[in-house]
This record gives sequence, structure tokens and C-alpha cells, in this order.
Amino acid sequence: MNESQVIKALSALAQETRLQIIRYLVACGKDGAAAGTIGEEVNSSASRLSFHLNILENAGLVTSKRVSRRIFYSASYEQMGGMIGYLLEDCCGNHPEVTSCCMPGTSNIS
Amino acid sequence: MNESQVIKALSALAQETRLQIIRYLVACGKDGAAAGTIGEEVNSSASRLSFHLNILENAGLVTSKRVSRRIFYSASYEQMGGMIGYLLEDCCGNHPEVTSCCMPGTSNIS
DNA sequence: TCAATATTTCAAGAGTTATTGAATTATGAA
DNA sequence: TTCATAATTCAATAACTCTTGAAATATTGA
Repeated sequence: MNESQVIKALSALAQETRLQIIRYLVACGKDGAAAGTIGEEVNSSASRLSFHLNILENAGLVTSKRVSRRIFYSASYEQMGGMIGYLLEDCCGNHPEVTSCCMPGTSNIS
Repeated sequence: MNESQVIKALSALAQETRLQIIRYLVACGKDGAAAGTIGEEVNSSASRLSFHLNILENAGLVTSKRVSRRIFYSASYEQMGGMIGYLLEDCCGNHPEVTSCCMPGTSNIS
């Protein structure tokens, strides 16, 4: 994951509705939830929801899959983990106080 | 750390210059670096740098301290850790594959 | 086929963010 | 005090983001 991908992911998460969506989808597990369900959960109109889901998908943070009339969205655990890993990268090793959340062996000492 | 603080921190990081600044400061350790030094590091004019440092400081991600003519900026490891913790919150427990970076015991199972 | 449901796309407008260069403030040295 | 250095503030502009409601597309069931 490179700098511009990380910026895209951070930008995507740095918005109230989208942060709520991601947290909801992460909690939903790998099957995710249909757009309509997510819209109810985060109190968003259809077009507004679609706009935000599109940004999350574009950032690689969610994936979608049509099932009959519905489109199910789910969190990309891989991308979430990748972004977090990038953020932790320079903390580990040098500054263990920041990265008490890092597993031994995961740190990328630069 | 609440939702709006996290959004502020994510927004602050979701910009090329500021992401570079934070990564540089994290690497600098707790004494940080003077504004001028940071500006050279990230190829930024003084006013542009000041604008971005102000946003990072406002988000609580850096702190500043004047030493004679210079102002030293350093990363706030506490705020970085807090933001990362919030992002990992709902991943842990439910979805261990996302949080291979989490230390056992750090997870906030909701 | 026609109507209903689920979702996306589009265009307009309001608000926010980033960049630039010039002016300003603060500090220290000659 | 005067000059130089270090950094911030300001105003203008350009670019981007979010919201809204209306229209369009896709799918299914009667």
C-alpha cells in the first residue's frame, strides 16, 4: 500500500457518514449488509448513501455484490489492515509507547 | 477519544504534506524538529508549512514549543495511539484477521 | 408487459480546503 | 537600535466535497 492509496483511504474515513458506515460494516462481518439497510442504520437518503458507498468502494475499503434486487456491501478487512499497517509503520520499534497495539514481529523498523 | 476528534485526526492525516510531516516527526522522536527543518524535509514554503502544522496541532497530532527563534514541533504519540485505537475498536475480537497488528489484551470487544 | 422496489446517476448550489505571495510578529546578534 | 532570521497571518483564488431532489437503471413479481 503506497502513500496515495493511504491518503485515499484516510480521506474516505474522515467523514462522519462514511466512518459510521465502515464501523457498521466491520461489525456486520464478511457478508456485510444491503445498501438500504446501511442507509437506515446511518440515517442517510439513498442518493447520499450511494455517493458515500462509492467513495468507500473507490478507496478499496468496501466491496459490493448484487444479490437479486439488493446490493450487499462489506468491509475490506485487508484494506483496513493495510492502511492501519502503514500508519503504524514508522511508530514501531522506535516508539513502542505509540504502538502498544502492535504485535511483536509486525513492526516495520525503518 | 470521540467520533469528531477521530474525524479531525483522520482529516488532518489525509493530505500528502501533512502525512509526510507526521511520519517525519514520528521518526524524529519526542524532541521533534524545528518548523524550518520540517519545511526542508517536505519541500514546503514557510506559509504553507505553517498552515499544515496548524491543522495537525489543532487535531492534537502534534505539539509545539518555542526554543529561542525556533519553534519545535513533535508528534503526539498519545493522540496517534488514541486514533489508531478507535479505528481498531470494532475490528478486534470479531475479526481477528484485520487486527493481526493488535496486541492480545488491547482489543475493545463491543 | 406493467408496476413496484432497490439503487445509482446527474446537476446545481453551498461550504470547505489548499496554495500563493506579501505583510506582520517575535527573537537574537552586531 | 538596527538588521537578519524564523515563523505566522492574511486575502485572493482555484479546486474539491457534500447535500438535495429529480431522473434513470436494474430486477422481480403480478
